[in-house]
Amino acid sequence: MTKPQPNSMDVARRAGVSQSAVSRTFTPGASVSESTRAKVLAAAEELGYRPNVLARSLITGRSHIVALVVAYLDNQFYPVALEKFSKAFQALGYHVLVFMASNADEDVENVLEGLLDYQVDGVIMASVSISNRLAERCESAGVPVVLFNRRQDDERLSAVTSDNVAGGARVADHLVACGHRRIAHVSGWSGSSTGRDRRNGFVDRLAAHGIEPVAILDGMYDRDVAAAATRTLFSGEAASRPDAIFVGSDHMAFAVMDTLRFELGLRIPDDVAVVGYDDVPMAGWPAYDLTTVHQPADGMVDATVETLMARIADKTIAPRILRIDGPLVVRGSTRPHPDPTGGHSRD
Amino acid sequence: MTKPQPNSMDVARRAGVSQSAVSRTFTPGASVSESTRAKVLAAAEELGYRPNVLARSLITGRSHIVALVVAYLDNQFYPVALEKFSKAFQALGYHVLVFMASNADEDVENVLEGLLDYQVDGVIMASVSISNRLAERCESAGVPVVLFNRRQDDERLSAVTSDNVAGGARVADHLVACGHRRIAHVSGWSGSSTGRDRRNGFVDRLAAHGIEPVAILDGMYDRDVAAAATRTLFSGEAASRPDAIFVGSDHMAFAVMDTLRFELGLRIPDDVAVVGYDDVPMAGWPAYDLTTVHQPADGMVDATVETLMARIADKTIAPRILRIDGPLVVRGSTRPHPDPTGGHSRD
DNA sequence: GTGAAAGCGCTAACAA
DNA sequence: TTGTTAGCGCTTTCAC
Repeated sequence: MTKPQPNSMDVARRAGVSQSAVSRTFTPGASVSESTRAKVLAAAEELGYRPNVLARSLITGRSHIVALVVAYLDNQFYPVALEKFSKAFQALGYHVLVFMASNADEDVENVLEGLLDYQVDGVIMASVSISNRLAERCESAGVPVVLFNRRQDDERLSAVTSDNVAGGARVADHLVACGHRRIAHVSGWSGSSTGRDRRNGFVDRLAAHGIEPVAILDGMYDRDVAAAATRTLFSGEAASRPDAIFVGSDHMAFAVMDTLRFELGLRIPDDVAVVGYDDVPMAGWPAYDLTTVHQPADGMVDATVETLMARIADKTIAPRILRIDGPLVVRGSTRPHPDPTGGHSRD
Repeated sequence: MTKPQPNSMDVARRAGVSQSAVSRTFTPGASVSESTRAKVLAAAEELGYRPNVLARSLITGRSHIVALVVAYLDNQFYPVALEKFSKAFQALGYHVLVFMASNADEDVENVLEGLLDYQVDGVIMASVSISNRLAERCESAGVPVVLFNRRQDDERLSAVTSDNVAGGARVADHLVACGHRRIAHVSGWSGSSTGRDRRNGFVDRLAAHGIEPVAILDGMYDRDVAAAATRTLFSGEAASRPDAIFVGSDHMAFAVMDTLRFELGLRIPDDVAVVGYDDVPMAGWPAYDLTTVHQPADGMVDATVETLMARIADKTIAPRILRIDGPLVVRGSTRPHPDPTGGHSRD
C-alpha cells in the first residue's frame, strides 16, 4: 500500500538517461531534446514521479510557500480573503501556510520563528493586531512582507488597504445627507491604522459639515465590546442619544444592530441608522441589509499577491503602498431624510 | 538589510565545535554535553540561527506540514474549524498548508499533486465535495488522511464527524414534540455523507412517529439553492405547505429564514419553525436565534488532530472512525406547542 | 544536448 | 560525548 515515492534517480534509470536529464525535464527553462524529454516524462508517469519541492527549495532558495498571518477568522472579511489568497497563489504555483497569532509578545516570537523555519518566500500580514515588530523583523531577515488591510507609518513596508479615510468621509456625507445630526461612532480598534483612518476620515468630514459626534467608543473589532458600547450610547439622557451610528466594521455592526433591535427595542433605520464597513457577504443578507463601505476584497487580494510576488522576484524593488477605493453601498439600515433639516449636500 | 540566514556550519565555527554538535543541540533527544550545548546556543543566538526545517525534512522524511483541503469558507463552520486546526497544529510544531478545491476532476489532480509535491505529513479533508478518489490516492501514496465532517463507506479511511444520524433524529423528535406535523426538509448535498446521514436520521425518526415529510429538497449546502427550495415549498396549495422546516446546515438555514421572513412574509416560529445543523456562532445571534444541532467543533478538531498525529507517528495503526455527539440547542426559531395534537413525547 | 560532479543545510550512522 | 563521513533529492556548473 505504502509505495515509497520514487526519486529522480529512479526515473533516470528507467528512462535510460542521467539524473540531470530528469531534473532538466522538470525545470521550465532548461534545455532538453524532445526525445529525452519524452522518455523521461513516460518513465515519470509510469512511476508516479513528482519532483520534491522541498529538496528543490534547498538549492533554489525558493520554497514556494507564502505565510498568511492572521489573528482571527470571526470577521467574515478574513475567511473570504483567505479563500481568495489561497486560490490566487495556487494558480501561481505557490501555497499558503497559515499562522494564527494574537498580540502577545510570545506569539510574535513564535510566529517569527515559524516563518523563518519554513523558509517562506513571503509573508502576508492580514491581522490588524499583530505587533509591528514582526513585519520589520521579517524584512530585515530578507523575507518580503505585505500588510493586508492595514498599514504602518513605516514607509519601508508594502501595504494594501482600502481608502479608509475616504470611506469614513463618505459615511459622514451619507449620514448627514440622510438628515442625521446626533451621530455616534463605534470605531475599530484604535491601535490599528484601519480603525484610526476610518475614524479620522469620518470625524474630519463631519466637522466639515459643522457636526461633532455625540460619542466615539472603541469597539476593538469585537462583537461583545461593540454591543457594550451600544448600551453605553443609549444609557444617558434621551437628548444625548444618537440617531445614527457609524460602526468601524460590519462584524461589529451586526452586534450593534442586534443590540439595538433585540435589547433596546429600537427600529433600524427609523429610530437609529447604522452604517458599517467592509461589505462582507452577510451585510447583504436581508436580516441585516446593512449600508456599508465596500472593501473590494478581490482587488485588494490581487494587488497584495502581485506586490508580494514582485518583491519575491526582486527584493530590491521599492515597497508599494496601495489604497484601493470602494463605494458606499446604501441599503436598508439607513434612509434618506425626506426633508433634511440643514439641507447639507455632499459637496 | 538582507542578512543571509546563517547555517549550522556558521554557528559551528563561531562556537568552535563541529557542525554535528550544532545539529545535536537542536535535535530533542540527542546527546550533547551541557557545555557544548551552551556554546552552540550562544553562537546561534548571536547569529540569529534557526535550523532549516526544509533541509531537515529531507533527511527525516517529516515536513511538519499538514494539508487542509477545503472547498469553501462561506459556511462559518469551516473558518472556525480552520482556526482551531491551525492553533492545535502550531502547538504541536506543525503548520497548516491550505488547499482550496472544488469537485472538478482537474482540481482533484492539482490538489493531489500539490500535496505530494510539498511532502505533507498528513492531510485533513474538510470539504464535503471533494472526490473520494483523492483520499484514497493519498493513502496509497503513504500520506495519512483524516476526513473531517464527512465519512466514506470505505472503512480504511479515518474520519471524524458528529453523530449526524442521531442529530437528525433529535430534530425529528423536537419538531414533533413542538406539535408540528407538516414537516419539510431542505437537506445538505445528498452527494455527501453528512447530508445523507442527517436526512436519514431525520426521516427515519419521523417515520417512527408515523409522519412522512411533506417534501425533501436538496439545498446543496448553498444559500441560493436553499432559498429557491424555500420558495418551492410555499408555492403550492396552502394545505401542502410545511409548518416546520429542518435545514441541513445553519448556513442554509439562514437563507431559508431570510426567504421566509422577508420574501414570503412569514413569522418564525409562529407560521413556520426552523431548525438548522452545526450551531455556528451566528446561530446564537439574536437576528436568527436558531434552534440547531450543536456540532462540537473543539472536540471534532481535537479528535481529528489526534487521529492524524497518531497515524503520522505510526502508519500501520488501524484507521479510526469517530462520531462525536452533540446536543440539540433549542432557541427561538422553534417553540414547544402548548397543546400537542398527538401528545408524542421523545421516547 | 548531455552526463559527471559538486553542493544546498541538515541528520544519522560510524568511529574515536 | 564528540567529530568525521555519508547521504536526503534536487539544481546547477562544467566539460564534453
